[in-house]
Amino acid sequence: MISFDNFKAEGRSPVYLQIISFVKRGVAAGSIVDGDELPSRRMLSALLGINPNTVQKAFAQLEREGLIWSGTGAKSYMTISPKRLELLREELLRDDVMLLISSLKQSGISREEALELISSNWDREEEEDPEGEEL
Amino acid sequence: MISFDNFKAEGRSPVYLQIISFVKRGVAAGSIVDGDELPSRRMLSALLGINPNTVQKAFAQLEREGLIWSGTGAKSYMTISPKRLELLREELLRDDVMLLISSLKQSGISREEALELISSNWDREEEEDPEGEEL
DNA sequence: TCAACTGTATTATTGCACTAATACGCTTTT
DNA sequence: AAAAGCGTATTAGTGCAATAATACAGTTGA
Repeated sequence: MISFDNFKAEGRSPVYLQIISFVKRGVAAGSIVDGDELPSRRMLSALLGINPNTVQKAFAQLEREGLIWSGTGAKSYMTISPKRLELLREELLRDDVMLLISSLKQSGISREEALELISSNWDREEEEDPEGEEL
Repeated sequence: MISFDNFKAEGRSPVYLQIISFVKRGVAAGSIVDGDELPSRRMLSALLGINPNTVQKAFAQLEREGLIWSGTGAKSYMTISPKRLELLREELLRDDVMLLISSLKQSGISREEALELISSNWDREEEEDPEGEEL
């Protein structure tokens, strides 16, 4: 059974997209594998404190993308081919990296400065300050 | 006069937040300096193809944060103290880097792999595929 | 069998980002 | 002074994310 214990909705992105992203990252990281059973829509919505329809929206899209198998009345399972896994990894990493590079470039720093920033901040603890930008 | 030629709204973030971010990044990068004149709400909205109220919402928040001076009937100008500039730089860079690190860690890759990814993708050209994740 | 679950579907409502159309009063320019 | 441009404010409407309350049909386990 796939665990959503580490899932925490945050940021401005719609929750259903965050669920999709959480599952995909789990797949890419190997913590979610082919054949894994998913929690039911109702169970997960209760666990996350959100509406069942929001979970359904996420799962439905994952099913449309071929990562989930669902049937009326039956439990849902992950269906991940090796090729699909490889593509997923590439997509996620590429998106992350390009997003950062785009931001850093806009801030006018060099590649070397960027590398130093990543390296020195890697083991930094997560802090609060969820929104920020005031004053 | 501050140029918004390189501004392009994209992603799921509200447009007014993207405008705020664009201005702040310009300040951090040095392309926007203290005393610079801002385009009028109407001009900019026409240029960006968005509603004047959306620009106003962005400028109003920047004024609340003390980065912009506005007066009824008058043009608007940037007001950036050296200290404010320094704080802004730190904030933006920190946010960018922590965002990426959080994502990459979730994808289960190491610090060394992360550094290699940044380095090898730095000079990569921006591509299309704005949404993605299909199939 | 039958109760308890499952996925799926429908309709209504709320909140927010954004658009749209004005209006008012001030500043600047001629 | 007068026109043009400015910041500011108000009101209304749209689209989407999310909530809420059901309902129905299929699967599963006691």
